[in-house]
Amino acid sequence: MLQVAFIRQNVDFVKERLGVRNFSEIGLVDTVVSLDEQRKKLQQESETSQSSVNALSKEIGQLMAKGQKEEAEAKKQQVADLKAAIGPLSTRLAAVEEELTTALLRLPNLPAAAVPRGKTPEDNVIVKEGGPMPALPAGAQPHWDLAKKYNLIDFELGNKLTGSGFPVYIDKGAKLQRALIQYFLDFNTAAGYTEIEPPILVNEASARGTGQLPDKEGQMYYVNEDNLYLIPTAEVPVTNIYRDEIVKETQLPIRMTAYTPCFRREAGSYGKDVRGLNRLHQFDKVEIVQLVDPAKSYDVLEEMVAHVERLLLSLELPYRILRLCGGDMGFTSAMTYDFEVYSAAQEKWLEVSSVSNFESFQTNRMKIRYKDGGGKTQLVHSLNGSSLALPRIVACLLETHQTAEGISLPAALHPYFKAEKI
RNA sequence: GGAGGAAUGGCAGAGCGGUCGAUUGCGGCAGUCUUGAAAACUGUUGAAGGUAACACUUCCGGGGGUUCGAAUCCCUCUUCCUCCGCCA
Repeated sequence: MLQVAFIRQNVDFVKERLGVRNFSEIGLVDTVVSLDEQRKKLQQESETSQSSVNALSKEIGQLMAKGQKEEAEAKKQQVADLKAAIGPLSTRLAAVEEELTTALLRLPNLPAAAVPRGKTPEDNVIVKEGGPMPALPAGAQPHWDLAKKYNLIDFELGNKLTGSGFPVYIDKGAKLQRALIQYFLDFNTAAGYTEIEPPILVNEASARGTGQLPDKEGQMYYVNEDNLYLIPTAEVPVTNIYRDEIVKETQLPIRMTAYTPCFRREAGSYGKDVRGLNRLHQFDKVEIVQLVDPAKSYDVLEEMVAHVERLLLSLELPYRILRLCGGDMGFTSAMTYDFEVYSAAQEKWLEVSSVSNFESFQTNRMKIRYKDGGGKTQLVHSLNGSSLALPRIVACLLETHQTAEGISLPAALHPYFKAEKI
């Protein structure tokens, strides 16, 4: 959520930035400013009256102590009159505040200066391509066929147990998942991230904190009985660890990594895009999250991108890094890099990581602050990224490294998989 | 699931319905002393809104109520502790 004070002072800039996203409800900015003015006015009025009430109450106490009943009664009447006036004022104030919050929640984050203009994924900028492009042998197979051939994943069994989008990993398929998770976590903790195992169900406040609520409840599985949401990403519980906290400057940067299953309803997706491991309702992911000094957040963003890139390189997969254009960025992000790996058999790029700087958009909602050198309390910046989402990595691993003698795994995985081949 | 008890500032822990944003201790910060450090001593130290700066308003787990006035009384929810039951 953007800060009202910032909007108030930078109306034109805010509108210009939202334009980079092709945000259609630019009028909301003026709405926010006008509601904020109303809020201030109403608040001042009611607080002035409240101040008089407080003073009179104090006087009444003193009069009662002296036994001056009549004077006290007269003041009581004054208080009653004031309170009668405050009543409707505070009702209106509450209504205006609620409208203001609702409007604010609908404003997406402002794209950073370096974010390219654009509407669709075609407008994303390819920053870098790397990794060896595979020269696949004749008869190369897509991952869903390979998964079947080597008995790694049973999609039909998942249909039976749960429904489509819930694959069952079996034998070496299950072992590969475990090896990847372990490898990713080790890779992250070696870089200074603290490992976290969070709950995978979160309450409403947490879902609101990272921006899943309001409006995106349809994308999350919801447990009605307990009013809890299955997490769509570890970002939600992990970032919320510091919700409503004021940390010391010396604690920054806070760096955390977590493996969790992730759950996404993704209603309305059909066809070849959801074939095999391309898009699932439940998948495994290792996430990295950082809370940092605002002045350093863009350096940290680059550092995180470099970190994820090193991880991908070690898997010996063809990849590319995109800087997302305004129109393709998530609601809460100020700048996002996507990582894609090349699925040779499908001849298409698959997103496996998204690394974003949210600046103070999430931390303003969550009230994650720190005391700077001058003793001033201010919001930290939050960032996160996947390192990595497993299914598409598995898809690409199988396809890229397939040989006539089996799947030959990259060296980095040997110690974890305890074998060089599937 | 059942029965009791509790929830106060970073932590610990006071607080009679009025002068309490809240005694005190620890911790933090600054200073005195010291070559430096420790100890000791002195001062300082919650957040949000608001203001040019003050003033002022709100916050003692959340929500509601009683009262001229609530951290203090009542209702309710949540969480924690103790005991019982169940249980990976």
